[in-house]
Amino acid sequence: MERTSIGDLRNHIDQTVKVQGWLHVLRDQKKIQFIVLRDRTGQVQITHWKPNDMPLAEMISELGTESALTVTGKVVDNPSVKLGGLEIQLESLVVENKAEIPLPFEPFGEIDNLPALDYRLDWRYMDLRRKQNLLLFQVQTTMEHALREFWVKNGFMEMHSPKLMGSPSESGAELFELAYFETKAYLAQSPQFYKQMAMAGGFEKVFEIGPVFRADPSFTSRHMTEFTSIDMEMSWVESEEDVMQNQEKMLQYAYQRVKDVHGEEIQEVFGFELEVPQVPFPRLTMGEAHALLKELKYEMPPEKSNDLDPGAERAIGQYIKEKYNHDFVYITDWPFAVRPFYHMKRGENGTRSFDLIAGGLEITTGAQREHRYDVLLEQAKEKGLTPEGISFYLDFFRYGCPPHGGYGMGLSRLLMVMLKLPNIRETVYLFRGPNRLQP
RNA sequence: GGGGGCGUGGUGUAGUGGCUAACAUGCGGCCCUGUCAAGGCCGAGAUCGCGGGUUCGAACCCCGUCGCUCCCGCCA
Repeated sequence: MERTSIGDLRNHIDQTVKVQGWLHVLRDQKKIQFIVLRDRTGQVQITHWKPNDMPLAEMISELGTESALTVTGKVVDNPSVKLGGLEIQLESLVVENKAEIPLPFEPFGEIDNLPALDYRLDWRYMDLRRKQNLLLFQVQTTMEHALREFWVKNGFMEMHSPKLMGSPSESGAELFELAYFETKAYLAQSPQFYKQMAMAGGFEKVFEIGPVFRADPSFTSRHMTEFTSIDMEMSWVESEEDVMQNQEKMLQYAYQRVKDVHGEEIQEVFGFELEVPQVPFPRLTMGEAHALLKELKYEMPPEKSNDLDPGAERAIGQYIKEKYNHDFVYITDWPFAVRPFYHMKRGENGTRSFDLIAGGLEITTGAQREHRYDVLLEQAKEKGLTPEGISFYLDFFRYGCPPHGGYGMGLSRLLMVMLKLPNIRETVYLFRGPNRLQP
């Protein structure tokens, strides 16, 4: 017999069906047992009149909640059943995998009794059964799908760059080093160089959604040592403005799709209405941002006069929310002093670069890149890099590389902001941090 | 790497110098009932992270240590 989804049972009244799922609740009475079975699509009450099969009844009585079961029975309409107005009259029950008793914690217990996040991460697969997490990863799937759809519609090609690198790139710090046969290798901290290579390679527009690795011992609610980066790079741009316009339209597209598909359930499970952002997003230059912070009485440490700290980002995000009712804001015109060497300069000290702040959290850095070999070489030297170490990269710009720009965006940070969750560790399938390599 | 906070039954909390360490949830047993957040009664389960110290007396105060957590730095 084919499996019927619990959410689809209404279409099977008076039929005998097979359902499979987890034992959600067992109400075991003297003459009758009520089993609430749960699958991804919903819950259903299964009724067993014990005298019909006492040995089966005794076996059911022993079952621990969350056991994985296959059940067959007849679906009957019954308006007095609060759970969907129908029930299944039990005919057979197979225990596919019993749940040990007791459970490490109650995934469906009262929210106030939910264990601390770290303990739930130890039992992540149990935690994932909660509807919040199920929805979270359904949203992620829908969102990623929408991003790819947007890009493909707009002529982008998907790429997969290597995560093993032969030499430290970019900063040289914060890299994981590993043994590689007779030599050493490094885990990629970004696909930056390789997506730029695709520009030199004539692909014109590319994107990649893939893992990156950062060896930062960061203990915050928004950092991971391994995370999924959403990267894009496009050629023939006139400035970073082209990149921002593409990104804001893409985010609007993705938000709209998520709202269309999951808006109701987000309202139900997370308790708010997902807002699709208006374009263009508000924009502030770094100068304007600092003027605003002064107005908001947010004190920046003097040594960060040309930068923003997380508190400043939160303050700006809150102001933009109150003033424009917008969750996103671009901060543009960052000083070269706080940007990597490959960002194109604007004037002597500025750059054609931007950050995207969402819900007060930095989720993107982007820029028009420096594509002129001589200028790039100078900028690398200015940052104290030895050209020999990155010669493979500098070579990309020797034989006709178009002007280009792009950005990197953290998938889990975006999800965290979208669903208003406080900690990135619960917006990623499995968290990796300085003290967390398992499960 | 720097700073703050927290560690009490399986889980979540209360208790901040003098109790047999409390409550909720879960677990076990019994009773009741076509139940549905089921209900009622009973029970098991914690040497209060670990080590040292102060005190007549420490879950509680002090020192150390470990773990977790948040913030800063760094970034996405």
